[in-house]
Amino acid sequence: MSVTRFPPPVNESAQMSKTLSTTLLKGLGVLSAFEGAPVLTLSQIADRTGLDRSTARRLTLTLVEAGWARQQGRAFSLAPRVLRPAGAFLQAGSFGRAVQPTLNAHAEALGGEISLALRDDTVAVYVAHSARPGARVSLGLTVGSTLPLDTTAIGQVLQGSDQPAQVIRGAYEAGVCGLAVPVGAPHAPLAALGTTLPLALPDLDTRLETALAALQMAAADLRDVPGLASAA
Amino acid sequence: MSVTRFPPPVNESAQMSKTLSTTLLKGLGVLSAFEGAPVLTLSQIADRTGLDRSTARRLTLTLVEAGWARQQGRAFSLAPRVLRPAGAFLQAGSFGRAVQPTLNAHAEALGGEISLALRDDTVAVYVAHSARPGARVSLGLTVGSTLPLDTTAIGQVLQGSDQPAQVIRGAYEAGVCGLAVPVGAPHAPLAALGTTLPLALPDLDTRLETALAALQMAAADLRDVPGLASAA
DNA sequence: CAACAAATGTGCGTATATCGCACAAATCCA
DNA sequence: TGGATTTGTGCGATATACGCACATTTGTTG
Repeated sequence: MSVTRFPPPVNESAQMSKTLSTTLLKGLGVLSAFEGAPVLTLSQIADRTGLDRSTARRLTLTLVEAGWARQQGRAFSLAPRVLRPAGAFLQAGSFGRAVQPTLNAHAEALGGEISLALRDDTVAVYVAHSARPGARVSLGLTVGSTLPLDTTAIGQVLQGSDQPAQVIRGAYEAGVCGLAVPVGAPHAPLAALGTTLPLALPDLDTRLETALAALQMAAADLRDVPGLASAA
Repeated sequence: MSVTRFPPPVNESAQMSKTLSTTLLKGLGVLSAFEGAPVLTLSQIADRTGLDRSTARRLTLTLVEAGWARQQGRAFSLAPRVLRPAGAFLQAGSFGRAVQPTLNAHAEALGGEISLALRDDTVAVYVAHSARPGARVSLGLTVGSTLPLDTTAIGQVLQGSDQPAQVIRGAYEAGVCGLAVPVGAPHAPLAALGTTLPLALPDLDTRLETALAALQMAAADLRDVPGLASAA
């Protein structure tokens, strides 16, 4: 049935500016088709991208040749190669050297996990997680995971909500509430820091207070990280 | 299809096979140019990719238009968009839901950090880290960071070294030794698990023993993770 | 500050890479 | 087994991408 088409507009009709490469656009569309379905056949790729099967085939085989995708029979999937641009991006933002240690330090103080997300168009993209061994792994979020902007605390903060912080109770994931603060100016945040707390906690309000304070301290620390400003 | 074609699909060294898209290949080249230099001008991109400046411009602007790159004046850099294919890849391999908790658990038992890497062509690519707060962040490695195959323990294991494990003392990073084991068959590993220990430890040999045991237990656990086999 | 050098932005004619049809093979179902 | 669906591929027409050449901006040096 109708699955959301992926390269929404590889604009056929609209005047493609003379300076843009339609072929590259389509190729990126093929790459994007794997967001939401880990393994695809050529026909499925053609469907999702709206490309002719023949075109989808040529572009997909090109991705395989370049090492960005894998082919196993008729099944295509992404290759580890796609991690490298991500690594380059993270390197540029000092995420490994500066951001991660900061998150870890504050997560320990907070007694919970902290996540950092950037906005990408219409979604929030996870960039880093503090790592507390034994922490509940709710949704299995990883670097590059996306979340909706509207129904998550971290998403609302990224939209530039006027509030200095956002608390959403059970909207995205049942049984927990999300708490998030902006990094940088609240109306035009560079990024957002978030954490979650079980709704069942007896002293929830108190915990929210302390978590909020911890997040805001972390946000203050992150503002000075070189590269983060340009990454966001 | 059954008709044997005369020019066997020999890899075209000089001539581009008719089924490959040269434009997409060039566009991916532009993306790759940012691995190793976070911010580039159009001329630098043209230099690094070997493309005509005009072509580099068109392709780069296309990446910007598609949201994969950012432009600030004459400076171009990657956008958070590049994290999303990485996220899709990690999702497919169950890295968030299954691999990460496994690493965390064993890292706690080990008392050190554990990293998981996959091979991508001529390099090792970091895919996941256990997260121990307070752990020394030596090189600021992130998801997507690359390491050479030859001079690292994890790289040698990925090359299918005959040894069940590899220990490299101070080759890649001074003052520490790297220890790695394969996930899956040693001669054709799916992935590699690694850790590092300071060379200065008084009881280094003992620590290596216990670390090795921990890594091998972790490797055993990972072998059954669904999706990992196809990801590697 | 002027004059030069280097880097950058852009238009355009041409070659050709890309498109997508149409047909052939293979695969799947009942 | 037969037909229906999915998949693989050759080929001509045409839109696409190329890269030169020129115009413009930036920066360097005497």
